[in-house]
Amino acid sequence: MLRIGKLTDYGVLLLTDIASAPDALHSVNELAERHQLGSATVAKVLKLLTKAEMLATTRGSNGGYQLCCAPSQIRVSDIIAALEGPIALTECSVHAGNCSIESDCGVRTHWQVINGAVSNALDNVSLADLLRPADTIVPISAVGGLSRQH
Amino acid sequence: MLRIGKLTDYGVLLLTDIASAPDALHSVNELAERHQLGSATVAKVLKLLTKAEMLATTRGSNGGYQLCCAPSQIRVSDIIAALEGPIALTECSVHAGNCSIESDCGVRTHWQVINGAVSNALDNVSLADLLRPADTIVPISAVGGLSRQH
DNA sequence: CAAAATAGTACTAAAATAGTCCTGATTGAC
DNA sequence: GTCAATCAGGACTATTTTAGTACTATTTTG
Repeated sequence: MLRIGKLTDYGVLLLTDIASAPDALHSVNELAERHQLGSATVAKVLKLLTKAEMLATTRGSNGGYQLCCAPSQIRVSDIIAALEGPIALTECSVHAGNCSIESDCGVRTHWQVINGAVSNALDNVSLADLLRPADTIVPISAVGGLSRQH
Repeated sequence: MLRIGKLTDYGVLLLTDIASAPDALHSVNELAERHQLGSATVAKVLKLLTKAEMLATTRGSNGGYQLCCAPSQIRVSDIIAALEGPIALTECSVHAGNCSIESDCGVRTHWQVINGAVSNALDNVSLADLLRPADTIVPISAVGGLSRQH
């Protein structure tokens, strides 16, 4: 189904929330309550995003999380990478070799191209895009996959 | 990791093989042996592709599988859809509603746009593209996600 | 020092995926 | 007409991945 995990969904949700009040510090409990999620789960997501340097933290009493930088600098592909590892459609596009059928697998290089097209698409959506009301953004028509060389 | 299942990987592999000898009938055992896969697994994949009308079958002795149509008419997105269900990055982009956090989920519509960009990218790669040697195809540079309306 | 936070890690439970098997139907060869 | 090869369909099991939870340590404020 080419799907994304729930944690990534939560991550996008939480980041958009944090971005909407950029000057405040947001604690795990505050966010968990507001979005009706388990606080342990929220904590997990925020820790991963922190390790990926998308969030800055302040520890101790009255501490919490803030965005590390401008929403336009946080790409959806980064969020996905932080919460699910590097974007790769198939195993062998990650680490060449180590694939039982590799010898006859001319398909592998093609998957890499497909993979590039998809991650390219995701590179071009930032958190800032997600903050705008939906009807102010449009999918660009020129999204494509491969073209032949002439 | 935004990944695709093994069955889809097998599916692409098998389809490219079948396409490379379009006039022959290919049996499960032949394909399983050539690619070192379990025959039951190969059978499963081919059955799914048949149900999706990408393969035509001839039953009985000396029977087997053939492509239903020209490789250029089989899109990678179709293969994925056949083997893993409809392409959708998040749950709620499939069936609106039915999401516990939906009330405050302005993110949902954005996921739909992202989703569209990705499936658009996959719509533009056909089996024919995968049959060409890798260096005759190039990723188009204009792949993108969202642009602002002016 | 006590309370409120995050940091790190390990564990458990649930869900999705992969793989196998069995039974039935169709066709060609002998 | 029977047998062997082949696909069709569904059910089942095992494995892997993901989600969710829990516990302990560290940091900071009052």
